[in-house]
Amino acid sequence: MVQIPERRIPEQSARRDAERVRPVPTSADVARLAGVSRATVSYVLNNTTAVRISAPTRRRVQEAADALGYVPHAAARSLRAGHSRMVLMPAPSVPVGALYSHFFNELQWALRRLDYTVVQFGSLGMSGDDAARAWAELRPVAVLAPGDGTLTPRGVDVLKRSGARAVLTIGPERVDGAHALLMDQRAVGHCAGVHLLDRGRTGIGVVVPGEPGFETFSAPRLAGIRAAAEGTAARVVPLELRYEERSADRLAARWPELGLDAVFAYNDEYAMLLLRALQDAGVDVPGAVAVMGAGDLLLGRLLRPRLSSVRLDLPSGQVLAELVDRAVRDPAGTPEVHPLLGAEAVPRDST
Amino acid sequence: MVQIPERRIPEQSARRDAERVRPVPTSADVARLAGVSRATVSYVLNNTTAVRISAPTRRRVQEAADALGYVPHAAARSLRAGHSRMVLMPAPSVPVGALYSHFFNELQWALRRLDYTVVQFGSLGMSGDDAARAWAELRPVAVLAPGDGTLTPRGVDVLKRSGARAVLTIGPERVDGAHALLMDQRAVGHCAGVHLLDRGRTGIGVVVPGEPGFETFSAPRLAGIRAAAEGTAARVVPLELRYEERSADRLAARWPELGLDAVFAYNDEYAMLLLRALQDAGVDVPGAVAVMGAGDLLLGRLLRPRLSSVRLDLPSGQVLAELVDRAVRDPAGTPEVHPLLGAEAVPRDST
DNA sequence: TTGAAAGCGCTACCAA
DNA sequence: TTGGTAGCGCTTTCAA
Repeated sequence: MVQIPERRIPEQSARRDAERVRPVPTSADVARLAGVSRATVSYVLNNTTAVRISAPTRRRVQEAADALGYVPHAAARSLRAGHSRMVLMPAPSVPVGALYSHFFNELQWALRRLDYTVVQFGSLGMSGDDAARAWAELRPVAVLAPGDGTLTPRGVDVLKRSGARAVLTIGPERVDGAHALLMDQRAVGHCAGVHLLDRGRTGIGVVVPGEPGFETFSAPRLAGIRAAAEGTAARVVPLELRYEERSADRLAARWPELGLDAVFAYNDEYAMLLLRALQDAGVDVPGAVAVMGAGDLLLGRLLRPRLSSVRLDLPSGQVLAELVDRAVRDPAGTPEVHPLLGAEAVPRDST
Repeated sequence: MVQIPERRIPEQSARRDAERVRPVPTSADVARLAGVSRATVSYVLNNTTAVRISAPTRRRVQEAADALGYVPHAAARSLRAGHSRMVLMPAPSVPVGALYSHFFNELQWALRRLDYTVVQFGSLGMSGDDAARAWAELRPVAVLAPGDGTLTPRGVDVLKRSGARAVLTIGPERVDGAHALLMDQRAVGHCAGVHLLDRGRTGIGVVVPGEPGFETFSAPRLAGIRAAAEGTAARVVPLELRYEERSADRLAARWPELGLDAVFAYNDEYAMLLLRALQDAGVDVPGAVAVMGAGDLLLGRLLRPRLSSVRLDLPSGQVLAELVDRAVRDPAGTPEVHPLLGAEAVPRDST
C-alpha cells in the first residue's frame, strides 16, 4: 500500500515561531548554503575516506559550516550510528582525596586518547536501580560504576540489555555480571594491623568515621585489621569519631579506661585529629599509644611525632583505560576481577 | 510526487546480525508484545495526561515493558523533543577541596530537583574552543563552565548558537556573553591583607604554589593582598613554594634575608607546610612572623600555634540552581554577575 | 480509546 | 564525484 503523504503543519513550526530568533543550524542548512547535498556535507565534515570529494566542494562546505557556526548534533549522530563512544562514570558523591581525583583525571585522559567520550553522571539520591536506569537511558558503550553497593546485579542487567558493552565497578565491592576494579580496603587495614602487631601492640583501637557515607570504606578496613589480629592475643576495638575537635577530645578523655596501646584511624586526617587530642590529654605518643593513619598525606609528616601511615597505590589511568577498552571490545567475556589498590605501611615516629 | 518505497536491506541489518544476541528493546518491541501501537506505549510510559488509556491496556503495556527490560532512549527522545534538560558542568581538573565538592554536590542535587539532568564533562587537555564545541555537540540546555579562562566569548557564542539557553561561568573570571557566578579570589587576599596590616605587619610574603594550574586562583589572591597594602608602607612579596617539605625547608632557610614579618599562604595546607618549616628553622611564629592560611581547615587548628585562616563561604546550591533555572527560562536576559564567594578572616594564634 | 505516520538531525547505501 | 533517501527511536498530531 502506498501512502500519499499529506501536507501537514508540523508541530515543530510553533516552537520554531517562538524561538525564531536563531534556529540552530543543521547539516541541511550547511548544505543549502554551500549548494550541495546533505550527504556531501556529511562526507566532508567527517573526512569520510571511502568517498573522494573535490577540493573546491570541500572548501565551500567548510566555509558554510564555519559561517553558520555549525556543530553536529551528537544525539542524532549516535542515534543514526546505533552506538556511541560514551563512557559513563559516577561522579563521586563523597569528597574525595587528591590521590583519587588525580587517578580519576588520568583515567579520563587515557580514555579520551582511546577515543571515548567520558561523561560523569551524578546519581546522588537515587536508589541503585533507578540510577542504573538513568544511566541506561544515555546508552553508554561502557559504564564505570561505583563499587560501593549502589549497583546491583539487576542494575548490571538493565545496563547490558540497553546496549552497554561493558559494565565495570570501581570500588571496594564487586557485583555479579560486572567486571570489577577492586579497591580492596581490607588490605589497608591488614597492612596497618600487621605493622602494629609487629610493634608489639596488643590493644588496637580502630577509628571509624561517625559521619554517614564512609561505611563501605571503613568496614572493610576494620575487617582487614581484624583479620590481621586473628590468632594473636591482640584485641581490636572499633571507635567512632566524628571529624570535629570536640568529638576527638571526648574520645581522648575516656582513653585510659579503654586500655588500648594502639590506634589505626580511618585516614590521616582522623589520625591527626585524634593524635592532637591524645597529646592534649597527656597521653604519650608513641610511648603509651601508637597512632597510625592511612593515605600518607604530606601534612601527617608535619606533626611531632611524624605520623605513621599506610601508603595507597593506584595503578596508572592508562592501564585502566586499556582494561575498559578490552572489555568493550569483548562484551561476551567473563567478568574479570582486577585488584587495584596497593597498600604499604610507612613507619614513622608515631608507632 | 509520490515515492514508492522500494524494499531495501537496511545497512543496520548487518550490524544486527553481528549482535543478534540481544537486540536492545525499543518501544516498538514493547508495542508488539503488548499488542498495541507505539503511540499507546508512549502514552502509558510517559503518563500523558491529555490522553486517557484504559486500565487493562495500561497494565499490558507496563508488563511488556518490564518483561523486556525496556529503557527509553534519551537521545532519541530529546532529538524528537527538540530540546533537552541537560545541564553540563565542568569536571574539575584540579583536586578540589571538601568545601567546593560539597557545594558541587548540593548544586547538583538542587538542579535535579528542578528536573534537570546534570552531567559532568571532563575537558582535560582540550583548548577552550574545542571544549566548547565538544559541549555544544551534546546540545545542553545550560552550561556551567569553569570561570578560569577556559571559555572564551567565541566559545559562549558557539554554545548559544547550538541551542544552549544559558551559559554560566563559575570561578574567578567572567566571560562576555555569559552569566558569571563569580568567585572573587581577590577578596580572599584582601581580607588576609587587612588582617595582617591590622596586626601591624609591614613585610608580607605571599605564598604562590609552584605547581602549575593554580594561577587563576593564586594570582587574584595576590592582587587582593596588594590592593589591601596599597597606600600603606607595607611591602608585598610573592614567594613560590612547591607542596613538598624540601621546598618549604629551602624557603625557610632563606627567610632571614627576606626581611618579612608576615606570610599569607595560598591555602591552609601550604601554610601548615611553611609554618612547620619555619619553626624547624628556629623562626618564632607569631613573634617574628605571622602566618596565615585560607580555607579554615580543621587540621590547621591542630597546630601549635593554631593557624589563623580565611574562612570561605559559598552560597547554598539551592540558590545557585535557581539562578541557573532563571537563566534558562529567560535566555534573552542580559548576562548577570553574581558574587559568590564570601571571605572572612579567622584570627587564631599564628598571627 | 487507539492507531498511523511524520519528522527531529544525521550517516551510509545506492544510483546517477 | 555528488545526490536522493531510508531509517535510527521517539513523541505527537490527526483521524478513526
